[in-house]
Amino acid sequence: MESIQRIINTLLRNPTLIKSKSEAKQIHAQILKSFPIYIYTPTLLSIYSKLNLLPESLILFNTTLPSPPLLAWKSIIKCYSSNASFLQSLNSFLKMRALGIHHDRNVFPSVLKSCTHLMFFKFGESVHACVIRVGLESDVFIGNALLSMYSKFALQVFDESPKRRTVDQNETILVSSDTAGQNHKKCEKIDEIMCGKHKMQSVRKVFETMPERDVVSYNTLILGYAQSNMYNEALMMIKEMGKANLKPDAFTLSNVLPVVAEYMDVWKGKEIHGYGVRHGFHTNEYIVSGLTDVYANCNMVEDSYRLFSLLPKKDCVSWCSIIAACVQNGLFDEGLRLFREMLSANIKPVPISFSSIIPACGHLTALPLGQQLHGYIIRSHFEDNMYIASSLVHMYARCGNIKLAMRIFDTMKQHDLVSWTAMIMGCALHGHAYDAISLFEQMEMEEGFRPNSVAFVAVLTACSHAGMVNEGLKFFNKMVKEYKITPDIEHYACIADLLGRAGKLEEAFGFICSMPENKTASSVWLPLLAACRVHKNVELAEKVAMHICEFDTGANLLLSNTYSSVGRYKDAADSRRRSSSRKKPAGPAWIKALGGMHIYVKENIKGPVVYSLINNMEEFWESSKMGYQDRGIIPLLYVILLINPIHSFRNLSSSNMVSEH
DNA sequence: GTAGGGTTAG
Repeated sequence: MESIQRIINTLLRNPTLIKSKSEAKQIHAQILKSFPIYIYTPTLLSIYSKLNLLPESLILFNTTLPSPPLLAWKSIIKCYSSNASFLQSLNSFLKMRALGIHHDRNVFPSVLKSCTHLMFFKFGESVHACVIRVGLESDVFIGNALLSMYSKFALQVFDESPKRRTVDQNETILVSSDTAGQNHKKCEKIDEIMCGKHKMQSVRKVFETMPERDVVSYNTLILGYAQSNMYNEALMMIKEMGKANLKPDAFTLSNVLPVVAEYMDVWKGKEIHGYGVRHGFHTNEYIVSGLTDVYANCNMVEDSYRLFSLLPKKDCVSWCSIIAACVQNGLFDEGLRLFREMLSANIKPVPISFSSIIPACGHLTALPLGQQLHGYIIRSHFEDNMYIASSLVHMYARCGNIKLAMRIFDTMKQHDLVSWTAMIMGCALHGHAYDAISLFEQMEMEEGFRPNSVAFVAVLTACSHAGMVNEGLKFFNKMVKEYKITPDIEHYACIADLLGRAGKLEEAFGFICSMPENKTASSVWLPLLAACRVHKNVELAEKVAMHICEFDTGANLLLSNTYSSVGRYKDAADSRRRSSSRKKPAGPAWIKALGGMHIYVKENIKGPVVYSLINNMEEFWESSKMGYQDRGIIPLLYVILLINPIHSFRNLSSSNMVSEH
């Protein structure tokens, strides 16, 4: 008996020796068997709490009622906060204080963490004040928790939507004063970015006043800088770490990687990659998914894939990262293949998995596949997710089902700039220019969103499709003058297209010539060349083609068509020859045709090649899994390929061909 | 006490 007691006492004095739930339960059982439980309850509770076992901790905590000792309170507050029950954690903290129990240093990090996650600004500040009052501000754990809290608060301001900030109702209940509204009004006047950066400076001050700093302190500040997009400051902190004789760890690297990706700094990415390999971090899922993003953003998706494939243990985020990397780089079928592979690997898709893969269906106009995924989304109860809903709006609009796109948009609980833009673009693509413009105005005037560059592409597209010259120019001017957005190639292309379609060819030419030279890509000149063909203006077409030929081979084809339209067949043949000599293979296409069959077509230098011909998606998945390709060409399809030159064949894959008939 | 991935672009 005595020896058991000795063992138990040793274990209870060193609770870190107990590493698993079953060990904790074993010692609990031994105590129940041999000793009066109440003596050991708080210690046992602290063991369960360290293992983050909330239900077990709660049962024990309730046995300590009505007067739990400090150790019990500390444990339950920590356990609530580690299990994301932040409100309960703060509630317990308040109850503990109300009972006059004197807190110690260990309770504050959990409480501050809860304030951080709940975005309880006032409450967090008052806890900070309490920390100072009891003289614990030099504690490094508490200091780190404060750094984390203020960084997140700075981010909240930084991230704030231009219109309104949602303050958790609960904070008003707990803190009963609402200055958030006033703060918000102030922030509206200041540039959001400056506001976030300004807040980060005060986080830096907290950091500087800390008498002792460890790796976590640096990591936390680096994360704050990274999330506020303060790239240089984040990198500087890594250098400062070195000066303080602290070595960057896996957290440091993965904290800084998102902003490296954002700035597309491939060299810094490689440097970090190298450091990671040298220090054995190259199999860390966090770092690998960060690096995946860096390479994907720098158009080096092959490198992303290599990293991913070398990862011994691939978690849900690793899969999401590589799928998103493919889709964002236009490798839609590869993204779909990986999505399917992920399912085969028994990784359950989470909301982000769907919002990453749905755009691929949109771009491929693969409606049946998109519908299957939509079904999966509904079965998983993810349909309320804003990212997913926006991608569905885009997918259905691109696949020709504007009504369903609209219905999804209308049933969304809340909209953001992206969902509005997806809907506006959907209407624009379907020629519903008035709807698009009225949605844009509703978004801007009634909902108070500040349109960005993409939103203007959408509304300008609507105007150009409907030939609404004045409205288009009005929006363009508004973008430049009112919103101070520097026009991009897409905006110029819309205006050039708009003027061209309206027959104002010379005006369009003048407009493009007045653009900054680095923006005059072929995408701006091509619509004008197409307009020259429609309006049979050969002289201008020749002038325009001169500007394009270095950029693009499609230009010669358009020029050739212009010559044909006025009967100059020899010139037409010449330019067509020039175009065919420069032809590049295009990307693959999905086509639904011929009685509901799906055809997967890829072009090579000789022309289109049919890779698979299938009756349903399941069959396609099967065939792609087995890796056999080149399944032969059925005669009818062959005829289609023969009578359609490659460029028209590509047009077949657009929405009208794929939508449900 | 600290970390990750996502939606819109004629």
